[in-house]
Amino acid sequence: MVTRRPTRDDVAREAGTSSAVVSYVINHGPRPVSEQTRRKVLDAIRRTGYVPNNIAKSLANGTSDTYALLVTDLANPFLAQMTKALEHKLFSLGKTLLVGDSSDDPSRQMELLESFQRQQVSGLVWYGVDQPLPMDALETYPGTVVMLNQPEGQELSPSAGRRVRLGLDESEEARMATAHLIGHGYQKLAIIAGPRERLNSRERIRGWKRAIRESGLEPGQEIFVPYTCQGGYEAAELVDDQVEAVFASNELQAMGFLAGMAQRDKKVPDDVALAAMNGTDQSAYLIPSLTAVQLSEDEIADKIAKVLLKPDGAYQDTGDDGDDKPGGYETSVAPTNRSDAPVRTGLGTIPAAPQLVIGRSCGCSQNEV
Amino acid sequence: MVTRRPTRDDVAREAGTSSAVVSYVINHGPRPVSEQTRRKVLDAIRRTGYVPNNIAKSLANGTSDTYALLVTDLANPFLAQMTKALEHKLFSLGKTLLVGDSSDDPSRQMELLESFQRQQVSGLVWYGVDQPLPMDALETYPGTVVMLNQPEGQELSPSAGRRVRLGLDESEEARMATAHLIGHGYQKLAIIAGPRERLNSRERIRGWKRAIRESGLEPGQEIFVPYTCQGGYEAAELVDDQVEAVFASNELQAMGFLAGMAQRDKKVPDDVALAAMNGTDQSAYLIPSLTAVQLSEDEIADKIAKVLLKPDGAYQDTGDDGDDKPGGYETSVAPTNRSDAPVRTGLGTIPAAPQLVIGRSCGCSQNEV
DNA sequence: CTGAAAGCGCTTACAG
DNA sequence: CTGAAAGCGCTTACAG
Repeated sequence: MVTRRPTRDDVAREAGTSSAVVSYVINHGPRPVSEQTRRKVLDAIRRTGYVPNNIAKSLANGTSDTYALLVTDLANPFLAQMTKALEHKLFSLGKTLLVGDSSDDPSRQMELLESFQRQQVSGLVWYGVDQPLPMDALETYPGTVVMLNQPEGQELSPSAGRRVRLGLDESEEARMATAHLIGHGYQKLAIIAGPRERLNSRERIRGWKRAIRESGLEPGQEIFVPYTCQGGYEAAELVDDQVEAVFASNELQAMGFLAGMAQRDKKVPDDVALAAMNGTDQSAYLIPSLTAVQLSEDEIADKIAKVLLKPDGAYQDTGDDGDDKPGGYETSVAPTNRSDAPVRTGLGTIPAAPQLVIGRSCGCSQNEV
Repeated sequence: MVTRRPTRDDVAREAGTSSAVVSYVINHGPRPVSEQTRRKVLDAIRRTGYVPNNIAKSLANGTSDTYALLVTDLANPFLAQMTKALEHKLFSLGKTLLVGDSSDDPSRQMELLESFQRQQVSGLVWYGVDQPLPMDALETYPGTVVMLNQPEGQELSPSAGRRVRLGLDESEEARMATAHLIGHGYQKLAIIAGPRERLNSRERIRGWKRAIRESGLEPGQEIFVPYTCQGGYEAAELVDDQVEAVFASNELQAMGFLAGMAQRDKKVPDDVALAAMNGTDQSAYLIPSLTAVQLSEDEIADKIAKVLLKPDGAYQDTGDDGDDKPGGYETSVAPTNRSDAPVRTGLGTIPAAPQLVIGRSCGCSQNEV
């Protein structure tokens, strides 16, 4: 009785066949196996309690079935939801998920990137620190890369990553939320942004400004605080008295802002209205419930998985939408015959379909939830 | 110019040495390398852009440096924090983390368990669905196992998992929070428990009851709802009018309960006081701020890592505490000489040091935050 | 201090 | 339909 875990050879011996056959049975191919032998093998597997060694399999195949998710903060509800959704999706496909939390530290992010590379992940989903975006690293990264955020001015060279994809449009989400506030008639608008030096702070400011300009108004106060509850709480102290409505760059900030306002006996939305982006299921349970642009994490996870697993990394929306946005993706690619060589640049956008979920924080429906 | 990723052999060729030497350099052993050769190798690594293949390394070593975390809900703030803390800790040790979200589904949990086993994880951290606890699976699981929760009546057979550890004492956390409420003078106490059939719901009920009995009071209403915001929200409808104080089994429930009370124009703590367990950084930003028993995720992660990485899986607290609880762990083990064979059962408890963090929801300090 | 070679547990042409 | 054997990229005794 050996104490070490049984290998494929043990199973083969037990079944009285070769180990190749065991492989064929386990993998349903690539060679056929007679029903009788198959049964013997299956039986031997059960008797030995054999569990395949995926490490060895990966080495032999030259490709692993694990993927990596690298985000800035696993404790951020939106990213936590995203992680959960992606884990579920990958699990349903028999894949496994490695996670990394960069905590907004660029060097940590780089180390994580390399660590995943050493682990031979087949693909990477990235929500990044953006100080100097490690574009070169991402462009040359082995395997498919899906970038969830990608600030303006940090475009990928189309030549480079033939497997790189772009993702969410954060400025558009900011615009949507802000436009809704403006629809209420508020004129003096402030933004709770992230740290001043971060590019994705500016990205959201950009969307906020766009909404304001489109309505002929003037942008108001910009408050730079961390993307945390504490940041939002501080923003409540910093916000000018004449501000009528505030856009928060994420749910944690909104949460902290609400707490800060309550602490100062200010009413939301009566004294100041509030809307945010990247809301989650929790938004409905804040006090007052939070109006926020939300993304469907499950939907995004589905789309990510589609890109990640497609062998050539090409993204194609199988949905029915096609012209919801001007100047769409894939437009520059002529309809070449599919049977051709994969001469695509591979760049593409995953449309994310942000949706405004109404709560009471903006001043809508004072009556019901 | 080859397009495939460079291997150790490529580096060796480039450096004009054998591949063994490259290994020695990379791994700082196990054989010494002359400074000169070392430099040549390092140079070759840089020139080729070589990144070691950890998959191959794992296969050769027979042990991987990835660990798995399996929880019931990654979107639960406490578990999200736990995930983050563990990721950080493992990263600092050069290890990598696989995550699984069972979503309280026992069969999903089992599949995840096997999937991790196929990935050859060196250890598993488990916060589990507990319907029928898969004790056998956990006891025979290859590698070290750390169980974060472990309901009463589901003890491990001491003979079995010589590498299995027990974790948090959830009933004690429930007791602490409830005892604090009682200290305020509340007499009619309700509990927002998890789903009726789950063992860890009962675990928390047990602690809640203990606190009540210890004060000579009678347990009051038990409300069974999911461990979610929605669950807590529903609890606000279900709670009896005469209840003076409520203990919530987790932060999400507390959050939902607060929203539900606000919706019904009931004041917390004036109409009903509230305290919870497994609070997080978010607790301070609820309205009113939540009094909750909290665990230090970082501290727990440190301890977990200690167990996970210790070769023989033995747990030893290096801290200065030793007799904070009666009938401690490791007591049955006579002080055998360390140089002996590892004849230990391996069972042990990681003390988690729950701490009560005071907010305003319980009725303390109505003045300040 | 350095190198040739076997072995980790799989997969998969290739030959029966 | 089945099996012997090479190969995936490492590690590490074992000889020099």
